[in-house]
Amino acid sequence: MPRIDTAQRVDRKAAILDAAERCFVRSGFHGASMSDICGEAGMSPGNLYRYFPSKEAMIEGLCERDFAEVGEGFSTLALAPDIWTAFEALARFHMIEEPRESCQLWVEIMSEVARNPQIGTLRKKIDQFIEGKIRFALEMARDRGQTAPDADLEPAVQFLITYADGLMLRRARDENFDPRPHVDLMFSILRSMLLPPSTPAIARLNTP
Amino acid sequence: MPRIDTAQRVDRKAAILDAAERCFVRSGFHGASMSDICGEAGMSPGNLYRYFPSKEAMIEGLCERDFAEVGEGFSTLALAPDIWTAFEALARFHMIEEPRESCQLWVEIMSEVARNPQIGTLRKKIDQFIEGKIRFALEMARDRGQTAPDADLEPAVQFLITYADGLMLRRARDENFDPRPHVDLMFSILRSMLLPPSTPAIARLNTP
DNA sequence: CTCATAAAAATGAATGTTCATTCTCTTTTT
DNA sequence: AAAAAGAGAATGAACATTCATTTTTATGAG
Repeated sequence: MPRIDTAQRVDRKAAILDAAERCFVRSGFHGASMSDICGEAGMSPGNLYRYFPSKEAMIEGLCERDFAEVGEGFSTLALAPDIWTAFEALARFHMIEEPRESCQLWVEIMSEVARNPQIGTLRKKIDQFIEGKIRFALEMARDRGQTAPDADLEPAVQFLITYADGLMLRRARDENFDPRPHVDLMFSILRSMLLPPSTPAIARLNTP
Repeated sequence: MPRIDTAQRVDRKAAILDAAERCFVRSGFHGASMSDICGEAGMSPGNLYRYFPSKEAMIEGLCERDFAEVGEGFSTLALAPDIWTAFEALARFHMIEEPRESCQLWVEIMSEVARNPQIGTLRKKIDQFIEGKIRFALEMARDRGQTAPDADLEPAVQFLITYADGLMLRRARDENFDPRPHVDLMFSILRSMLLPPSTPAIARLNTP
């Protein structure tokens, strides 16, 4: 008499979310049909509904997962020995290594945030979490002498958040957008904000 | 025997787009139904279809109008006597005076861009247009001695585009986001990129 | 001025399709 | 053999669009 295999169930849910993610990127949350998702997941609707009670629940599950993945990268940021290196690695990961589809999903989620209060609440939490982690990381950097001692951190925090969002939006909408020089520019500007004025100014941007 | 009044027809179409815009911001392009739009426009479906042949056409019409409005602001940028003032006015207009709903619509459009080739083509055009106008405005500023003579313009162009997109995305997703200090920060950074190093560095950001 | 008239504007019910979800049944697993 | 996994047809609501019909409006003949 078989009992439910929890681990296998979690894997299956993840695979369904993967399939749903592909559909949502292709057609949007409201443009993709459950039938599309069933096809992509190789699964009948009857069976899919054993894992998620509704389409809404799938969207929320996907947002939750996406937020958790993003949050994870920031959680250990301040612990790294060299914060600049850790920061750059994190930015490179999110903006360059991750496929463009991640950015498209991000923008899709952001446009859903105002419509779905459930997702809105999740968004608020992750935004505050990330902002706090960035602020803490910069404070650590300053305490360790890795920035100018009197560096004003708050503008740098806000700059990073805004600029990263801008890069996500640009990459999502333009298939030819190469994020690499733009990440370099982001850190050039960040350095000019945080390092003593003696250090060389904004580096050049290699525009294609 | 009445003939068609073209001007009145254009007004009517604009009013329909206004109503549609409200619905699309509220529910998204694919979440809003034609019935919603008819209700918002105070118009029966049969009549609405005399002005737009399909929902798709309405979405395209709305994008086209939005792009045209944005483009208009940039078209005369380089002609202004003081480019810094003109730039700041334009940024304040788009980021502060315009309601948050504009930002939400912008994000909605950006997430539609990859799905609808028609809109994708429009997006490419307006992006290139804006980028060209910003570049030209900065060149004019440099020629007039309003920037450092050896200022590297390209990073500044890219910074402005990315940062403005970031502000749009943040304002769209967060109802409590106050764009004003962030626009100030944007121009502080821009000045630090374009003015000689003698001029005072990044201004403080008033965070609430 | 007025009224007949035909074009244009507008209506709202009808249509056919698509969609999310459910239900019944079969297959697999232990 | 019983519980879980899975399939796929069925259901009812919602949707974009169309159609038959009525109302409004501008015009020019009387």
